[in-house]
Amino acid sequence: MLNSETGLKDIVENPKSIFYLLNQDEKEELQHHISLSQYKKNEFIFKEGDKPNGFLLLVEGKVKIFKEGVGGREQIIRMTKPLGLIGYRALLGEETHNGTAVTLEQSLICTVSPEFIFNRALKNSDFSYRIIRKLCKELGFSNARTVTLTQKHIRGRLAESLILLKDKYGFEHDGTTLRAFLSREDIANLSNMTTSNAIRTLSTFSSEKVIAIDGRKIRILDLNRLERISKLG
Amino acid sequence: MLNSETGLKDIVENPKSIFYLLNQDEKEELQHHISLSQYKKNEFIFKEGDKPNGFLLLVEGKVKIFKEGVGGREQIIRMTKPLGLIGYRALLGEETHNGTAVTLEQSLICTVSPEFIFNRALKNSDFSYRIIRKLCKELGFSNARTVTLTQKHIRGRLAESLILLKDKYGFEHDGTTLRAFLSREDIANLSNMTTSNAIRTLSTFSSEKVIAIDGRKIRILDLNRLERISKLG
DNA sequence: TAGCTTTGATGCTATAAAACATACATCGAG
DNA sequence: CTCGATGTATGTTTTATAGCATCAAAGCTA
Repeated sequence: MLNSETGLKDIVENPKSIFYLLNQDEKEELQHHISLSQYKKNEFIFKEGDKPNGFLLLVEGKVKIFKEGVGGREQIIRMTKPLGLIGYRALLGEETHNGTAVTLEQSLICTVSPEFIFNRALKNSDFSYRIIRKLCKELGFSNARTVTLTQKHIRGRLAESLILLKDKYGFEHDGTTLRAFLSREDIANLSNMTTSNAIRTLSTFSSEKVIAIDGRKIRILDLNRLERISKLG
Repeated sequence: MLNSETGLKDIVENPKSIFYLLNQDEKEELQHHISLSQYKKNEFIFKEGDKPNGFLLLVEGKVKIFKEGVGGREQIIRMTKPLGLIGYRALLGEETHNGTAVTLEQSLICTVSPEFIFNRALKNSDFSYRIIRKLCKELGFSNARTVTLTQKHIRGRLAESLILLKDKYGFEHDGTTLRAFLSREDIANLSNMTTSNAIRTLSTFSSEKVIAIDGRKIRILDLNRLERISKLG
């Protein structure tokens, strides 16, 4: 069971939370518009085409968002960590979800009612502007990703994905082990390649001592080298 | 010389303009914060890495925004038509430009001062929300594009690009000729392929009577077929 | 524990698309 | 008009990577 007490506090008290800069009144009202839900590993939160039914904030856990492409091949377009938003693009843009969200591990998700978001939060220009900045950053990321995923070669794409995982989830206490334990298939779907090629290329990196593999544990041994591989394409 | 009179009116009077829903006061103040500039064909508006110096609205003309990837290969990530915004992501996200903007034909661009945008426009929650919706739509587009550009085959990618040009710029009076005259290189850069392959595949489409080519004029003869090619990958 | 399913590893083959080469057409500058 | 530059066209070669097949290991379930 995940700890919902500390999580709930974080939603309004942690500066990294989108709700941090609501005023006291708004924060109090927010409490009446949220609900929490537990998700097990590999559970669907929403699917491509669904109508969004709330503003979702990940309190604990990890979530991947992917789109299905040609022949059902999935491309992971985003990964979320605690205090990150899920599916807000569809809600705010008044569209249906254009990706599917699935938990990568047991997760706790806070749902805020659309009414609160539209009628109160968005009337607060600090909140609105924070949303705008968030969207701008994500759009920049998405554009950059379009280019790298289309232009880099397999090694470059995989290296970039590993760096991305490092930046998003950081390392374990040892300072080298990625704090994310994805299946080879997920790594492949993140990097726009087949599972075979993800496995193969991870092995190559390992034999080149750039990383070390122990099942799903990946240790980054030579970050500089990895960054060079990523830049090179 | 482009007509700046009608263009300037459109900025506040055309419902499609982002400034349409400013109130009367704001619209008047806006007038003191804008300037117009003419650009010739193939002129740079800003480059990747530049600091944004205003909120740009295309009044007349066409503009492409591209990112440089591996080995200088460019990927066009966006095309703009009149009343569209240029480079607003960087300004609002307080980042540097992550793409380069170049005119495809003689263009007229309206620059709004950042002060007006930040101190007045964004205080208007209708305006903010319109920006949010715009960003959401563009992010959805970018995510979708990431998947199609990585997964579809050449034919599918080119077909998609042609449909994209049709949706954005429409047809000439004959109802079939695309109202956009790009070089083969630009078409290639839009579709993530080499120029040779763009030329080759356009020829194939032409011999299949899906399109007709006359220099840079492209006529879409069989839109259904083109859509099928695009969907199929 | 045995049997089944899923995941990971690796070799081989097929193929889409890049890279390269060459030629022709068009266009603007001198 | 001529010349070089640029854009378009098309054939050939090379290569990266998908696709497939097989096998081993690990994880589940009965």
